[in-house]
Amino acid sequence: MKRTHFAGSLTSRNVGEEVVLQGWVHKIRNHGGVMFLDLRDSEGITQVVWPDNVKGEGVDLLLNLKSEDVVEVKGTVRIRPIGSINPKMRTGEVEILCEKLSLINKSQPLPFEITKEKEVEEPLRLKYRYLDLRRDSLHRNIKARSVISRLVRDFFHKEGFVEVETPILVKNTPGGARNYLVPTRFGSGRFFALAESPQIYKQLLIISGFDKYFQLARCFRDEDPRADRQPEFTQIDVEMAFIQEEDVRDIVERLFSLLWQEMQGIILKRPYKILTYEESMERFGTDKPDVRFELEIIDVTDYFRDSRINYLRDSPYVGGILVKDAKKISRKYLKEYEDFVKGIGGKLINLPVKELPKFLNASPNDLFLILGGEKKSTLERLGFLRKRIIEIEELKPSTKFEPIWIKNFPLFELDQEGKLTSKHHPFTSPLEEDISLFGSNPLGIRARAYDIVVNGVEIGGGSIRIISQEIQKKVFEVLGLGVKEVEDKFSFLLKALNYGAPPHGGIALGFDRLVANLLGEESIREVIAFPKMTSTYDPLTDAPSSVDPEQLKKVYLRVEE
RNA sequence: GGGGGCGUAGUGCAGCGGCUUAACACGCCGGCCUGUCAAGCCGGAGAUCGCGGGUUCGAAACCCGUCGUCCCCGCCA
Repeated sequence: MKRTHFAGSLTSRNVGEEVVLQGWVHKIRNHGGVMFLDLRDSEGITQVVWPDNVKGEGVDLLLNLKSEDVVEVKGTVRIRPIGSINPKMRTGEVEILCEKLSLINKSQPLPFEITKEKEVEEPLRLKYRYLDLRRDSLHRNIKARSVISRLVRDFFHKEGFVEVETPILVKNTPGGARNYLVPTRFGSGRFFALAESPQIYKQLLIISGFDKYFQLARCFRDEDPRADRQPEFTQIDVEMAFIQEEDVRDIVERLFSLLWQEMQGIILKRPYKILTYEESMERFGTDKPDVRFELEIIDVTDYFRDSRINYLRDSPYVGGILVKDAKKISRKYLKEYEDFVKGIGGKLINLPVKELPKFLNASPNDLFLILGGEKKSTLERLGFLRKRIIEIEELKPSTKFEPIWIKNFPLFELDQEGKLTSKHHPFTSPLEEDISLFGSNPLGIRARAYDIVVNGVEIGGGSIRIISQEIQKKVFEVLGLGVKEVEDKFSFLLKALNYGAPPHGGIALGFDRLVANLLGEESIREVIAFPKMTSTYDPLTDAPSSVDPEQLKKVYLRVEE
């Protein structure tokens, strides 16, 4: 028989219709004389009923049905008897009076319950992902993700963007994230890398004369996964010609307005706040602040210049956060603060209120937490402290979603060995007025780079690119890349820039993070159909796995024990 | 590479200042039940307490080690 309806989509409009449903046994409730079967398909659940001492074709089958068996039900849609309507179900007004039940396929007993939304250990969920995906919340998330990707695609197409697929097998250009290497039978000892991002290709596309490009691009990075990071992920990759920073902000803000409107029914206020990197660090101690909380870092270095307390007097920088009306000033909560502050290398000092700066307007109910030390690291620690305060005090955000821009990132930063590296990537344009600093103070050069941050989560970042060969050379010089090295890694891009490259720039948005944010999920694994564990292992398929030596030989590899 | 949390029936958990037959809920199996939808009632099976070692008359519990997992730092041009 052919299926006529989805179980999840029946309403009182279907009353009286003869329907055929196919789906899974979600739940059976056997009351002796009357039996109920909750039949589930991809759209939802409908109650099937056998009243009056259970009769009809296939009833003997019914008594042996188990959870997740696949069945077909033929019957008539009817309004439920008075008093038995279930307002919690979408189809709760109706039920199917079953005329014929048949079994399509049996199911083994399950490793965990599909009908319950209770937490199950993630490794088990991942091992049986196909069962986990049947569960309501994940199922809905994956469908919502599909809707969001359609909205994104439609948006960019309407805006005149060209969607282009760029290679995933790319040239290995070490320097940033660790690449996944791909050996090949062609050419002994040569490798492809999996693309960490389409960065270079999208710039080449702009040079190719495509005015606006976008792609939902798969990217691969051999780095440690986190709740918000997977070894493979998707980004909305965007690049535009003849534009400035504000054009990128405009397109992203309009996309976000659409997404939040459609998915959340929320109108986001535009334009978003813009903070410079420096401002963000000084006020929030991070380059991805959650600005829905007012708590800001207060610079009290000068105030404590003559303090009797050495720690405050001698620190090159002293900053504090005032927790207004800290209702929880009790030993227990102070201990939490103390432990946390100790953990980030500070200490909690008891100061009488009269020793606090007057401009704080602190009252005896307030808590002023102070950290001192070298400025940059102290600000970062204050940033962590700020997040902890929000948790401990259980502060309520001022609004549900607040995206902001952070701009003017430093062009360079120091890595662990004290070497200068690109903060964003080496094709990021410096601010015009900072170009003179290349010789004297490269760390002081600000970049035409920007991040979009939503509720303290970095959703994306981008920049206006360098099109001047001269400036590009200066950047490579600062990075300590020799002519030969540059030639080897990037010659194709540099050559391309010589043939009339238009001014251009763009952004890459983390699609998984964006979807998670829109759906209120903490972990991107809740919006990815088949994610990997934090060890990059996939318990579903048992990957990565070892490879036959013969196969290795063909790609000129040998595994060392 | 480092720090922290967790690891006890199929699932989720209790027990972790050494007295237990290792508790409870869901699921599973059997029975009853005519309107449930977290169905209800009665009964049952199911756990070498992640693994290894140690302390002890006695360890799920205490100690050491190890493995796994989750969160965080590093890392993520």
